Amino acid sequence: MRIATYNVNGVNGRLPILLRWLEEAQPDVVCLQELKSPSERFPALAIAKAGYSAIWHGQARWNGVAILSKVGEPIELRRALPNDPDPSQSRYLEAAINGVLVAGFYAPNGNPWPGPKFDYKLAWLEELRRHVSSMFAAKASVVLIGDWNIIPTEKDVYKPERWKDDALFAPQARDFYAKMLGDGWTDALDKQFKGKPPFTFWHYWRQSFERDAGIRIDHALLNRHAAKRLKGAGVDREARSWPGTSDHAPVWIELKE
DNA sequence: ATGTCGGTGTCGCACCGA
Repeated sequence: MRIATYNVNGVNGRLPILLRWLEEAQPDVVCLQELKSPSERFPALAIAKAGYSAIWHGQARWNGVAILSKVGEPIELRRALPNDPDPSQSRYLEAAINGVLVAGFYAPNGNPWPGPKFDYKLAWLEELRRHVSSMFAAKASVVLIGDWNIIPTEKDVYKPERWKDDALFAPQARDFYAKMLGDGWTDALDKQFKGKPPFTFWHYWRQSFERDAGIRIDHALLNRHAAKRLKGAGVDREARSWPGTSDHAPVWIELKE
């Protein structure tokens, strides 16, 4: 079962890109972020024609998340964190698919740092951690996958000094990620690439992609049960090179049946 | 310090968030 995450940066504006990638990559499950679309304008028909059933939680202008599946309808469990500090922001969807609990989300960016947006980021992440804490030892696979907006370590950024004042690389954000790993969660890409995982995001400007001036902020964390099933993971870098593409590349993991 | 996107409304450019 292949589960992917893709920050599309506008699901309507980049629908051709999304459909091309779905056709080529054929993931079983996809968590989308930054739909930038109200729920009523989510392109459900085009996605259904591509073979995917979907649940989504949109919002005008910003944010917005969805879960797509071609291995059975996603059974929606939650469409927000239980105590989101700002419930008006569409950032979290949780579904059961094929016996796997998939939490797909778009964590707050947090810039500028310090400031109220950064406080919201940390509060949101702590609520995520609290909410999933009881799931780690479950007798079923749990996958926390999406745009975490966290650069976990110095190895995950092209030039650490360029990002030292950014909320994505703030010590508190990195500490949070380390706490998740300390709770036992497995960073699937880091494990699969033996400590040298690829970047997942490159700015549009200054030819960042061409220079590989990227960062790693899209992650899949696995509970104990899912970690035992991990058999593959990757970043679909090529999709980042397509004309009119998102600034993120799709990230995927594969679990044994 | 700079740079580039999509979406939105104050609409045909300027803004916001990223």
